[in-house]
Amino acid sequence: MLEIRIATDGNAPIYRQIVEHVRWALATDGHRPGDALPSVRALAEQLLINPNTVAHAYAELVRDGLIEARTGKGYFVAQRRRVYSDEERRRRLEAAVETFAREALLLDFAPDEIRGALDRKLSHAPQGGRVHG
Amino acid sequence: MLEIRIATDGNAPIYRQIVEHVRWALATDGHRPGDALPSVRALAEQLLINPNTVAHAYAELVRDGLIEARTGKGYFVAQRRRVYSDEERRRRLEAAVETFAREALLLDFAPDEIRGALDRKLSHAPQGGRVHG
Amino acid sequence: MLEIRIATDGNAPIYRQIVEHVRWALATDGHRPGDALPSVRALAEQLLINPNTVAHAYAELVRDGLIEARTGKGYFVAQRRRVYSDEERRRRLEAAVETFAREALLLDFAPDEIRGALDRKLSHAPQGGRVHG
Amino acid sequence: MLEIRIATDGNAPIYRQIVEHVRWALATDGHRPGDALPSVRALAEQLLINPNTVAHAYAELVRDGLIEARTGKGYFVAQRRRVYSDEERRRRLEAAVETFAREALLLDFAPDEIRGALDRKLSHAPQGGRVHG
DNA sequence: GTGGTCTAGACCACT
DNA sequence: GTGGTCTAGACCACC
Repeated sequence: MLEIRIATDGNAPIYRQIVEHVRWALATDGHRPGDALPSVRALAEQLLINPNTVAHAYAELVRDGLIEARTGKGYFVAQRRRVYSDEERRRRLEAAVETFAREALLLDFAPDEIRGALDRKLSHAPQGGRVHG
Repeated sequence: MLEIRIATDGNAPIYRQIVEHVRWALATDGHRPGDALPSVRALAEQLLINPNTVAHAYAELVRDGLIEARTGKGYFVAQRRRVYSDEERRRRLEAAVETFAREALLLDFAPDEIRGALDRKLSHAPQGGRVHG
Repeated sequence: MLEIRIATDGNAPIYRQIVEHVRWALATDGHRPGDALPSVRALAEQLLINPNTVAHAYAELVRDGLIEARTGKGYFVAQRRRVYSDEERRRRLEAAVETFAREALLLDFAPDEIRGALDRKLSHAPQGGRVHG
Repeated sequence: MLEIRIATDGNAPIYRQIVEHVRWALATDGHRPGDALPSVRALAEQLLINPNTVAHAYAELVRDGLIEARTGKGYFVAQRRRVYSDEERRRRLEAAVETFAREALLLDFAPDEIRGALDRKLSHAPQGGRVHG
């Protein structure tokens, strides 16, 4: 069900990557309230990480109301779930692009080089999202 | 001279905020090599933080070649020079674009939307001029 | 694993001594990328110093690209790479040779004696291999 | 009498530069016990530095027995002065060359490049000492 | 006054 | 357990 790839090289916390992947899956794929998520132990084994890390991610999703825990049974897609509003998505994109552009400019790259780096990255993005063109 | 405001709400470390503020100021404002920065203690008082935190930030700026320390005198704007190798700059750009693209894709933006956001940001940014022609 | 001895008598800062020891160890001993270093707390206990001092030293090694930090796991030997630009390396060599030559000349050694001392030292030094061919 | 050039760019403390210059001058030039040194104020004006710095340097020379202070009159070359023994000179040269070689090798320079840098420095050494050839 | 180093101890995020 | 950040306060060298 969940296709998650963990990048251990970057600085992105593993638990955050899980949270974002689940959040994205729930927003785009055909999941219905009540559908089961992989168990903490199963996902941990699949990703070769510590179960605590998965539990941490699930706890955050529960707190945000996207999934529910049923003790002894597992985690399930929540009845009334909220995802990012369009406004929130815009806000987050703005913050991310600001951070990126500033860093790249301070590294003394020209705008065209910066655009090129982004193009290369987007052209073979592994996330399976929409592709350019 | 330096107008720095610290945001205590976000999770950005204080010392990082100082670093970014100074980098930004040096890139955009009319600072010349030899100009003095506020002393560690003075800036700490102004920002109501511990002098160690300011020292930490200044140390990072020294390492990146942007400012110089003269013991007993203070910190001063350094001659502009390129400290990092082209490989290292590429590596850092790659890391930054990876972080940005991942965040944007997880927010479910299409590649063209992402490029558009970057273009808008770059068109407003200060050029700053290359260190070497 | 790391045999570090701290000299409390001289005026060399403790954290610098750690930095130099680790650099030396990485250059001469058979350490491979991915190998773990002693944890900050462990090394601090071993050397009977404050963990902050070890952290300071490790942070400098991270900046120079010799080791990497993985939060929650520890510090590890990084892939060997060249972080600084050729200009920066030249600048640092110039600064070092300036300091050395000044000291030697003030000690009233003749140029040939100074060259001889350097030759003797270099003939005993480990080669270490270039990062790039 | 004293030809001193202060380098404010490097990390060498000014007072140390004065100490070494005087020490060297006393060892090599034709100074006799009882000869007067420039007054603290005069030397400070000549070198464009703070009188405290000169006083600091003179104090160290007094402590080491090379010069004497006569209150209200000034500083004078001491009656029975000691300079560095040959053994001490050797020891200091060894320490300096060790520091230099290590730094240069860690910067990934080849031995020939290191020797070349030293040669260039020695060939136009401004200290007026013996010249190569 | 300035910067540089070190200690002690706290709290946080991550695994 | 790990590293990351911050505070408080000390002592030093230098100007």
